[in-house]
Amino acid sequence: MPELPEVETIKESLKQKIVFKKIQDAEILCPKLIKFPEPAGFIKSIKNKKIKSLERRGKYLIAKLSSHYNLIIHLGMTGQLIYINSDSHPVVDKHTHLFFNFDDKAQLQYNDVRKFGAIWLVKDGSLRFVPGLSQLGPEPLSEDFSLEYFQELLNKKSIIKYVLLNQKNLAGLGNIYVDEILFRAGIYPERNAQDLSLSERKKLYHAIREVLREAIKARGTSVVNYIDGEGRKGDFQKYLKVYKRVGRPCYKCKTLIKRMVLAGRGTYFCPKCQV
DNA sequence: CCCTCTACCTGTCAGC
DNA sequence: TGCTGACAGGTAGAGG
Ligand SMILES: [Zn+2]
Repeated sequence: MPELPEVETIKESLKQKIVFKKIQDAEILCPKLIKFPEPAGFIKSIKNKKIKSLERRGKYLIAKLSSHYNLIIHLGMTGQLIYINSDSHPVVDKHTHLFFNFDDKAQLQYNDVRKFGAIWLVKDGSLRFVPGLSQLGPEPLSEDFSLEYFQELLNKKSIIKYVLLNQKNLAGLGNIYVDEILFRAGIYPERNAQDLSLSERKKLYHAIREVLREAIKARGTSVVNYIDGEGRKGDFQKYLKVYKRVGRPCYKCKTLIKRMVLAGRGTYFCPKCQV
């Protein structure tokens, strides 16, 4: 489900609802999703903590809590955060694996069909114990992600799709947006990074930022089951140019979109527009 | 370091 | 109707 634009949308939709609320208690229904600490310690430590802020880094959500605690959530493929306000009756279904009760009787549920998500509760200064988070590359929409930095990333003999998917290079891109970005830049997904010309590198750099900005504006892509914290779907699936469009005509040139497997992932591209 | 493959899970859909 | 296999937004770890 969630790449940078979806996680950003979830963060924004939940922010106004949960920041400044106090967590009265929590219940864990699927312990394997809690990576740290062990379930009993998790429940004990999170009780009576106030949510001070909600942030995003790559595909991770970070809730800063009182007493220097940080609740870190990665949604995996199918994770959802569902906010249920105080006048509705919360319903726990078979894919609800964790929920928090707030002091005003509202509830926040974590649902996840495939259970690839991961949750940590760590104190400030221990964020390095969250494996992927501490190794993330720069945020693609920040100033840290400069053209110069990007040029350096490309000076290796790796397949370009692989470079863009690697979270250590760049935080937040996933399979959908990488395919869409490569289409926009007119680059064949299996090209070698170091073979890209200067103009292709620039085109790619701008495509990354444009596609992400547009996807955030559309509040993300709902392929199967993505919804934000208010249960709303995104709109960006209406604007996808190649992802999941195998056998259908390219919007630019009418050539049929093709699919191949790269880095173990379905990869969609236009054989004529992407060279 | 680079890359590929596998595992982790559950659900859906096409084909027989 | 089954059954089977391919395919799904994710990352991590083993091994070449
Ligand atoms: Zn085309």
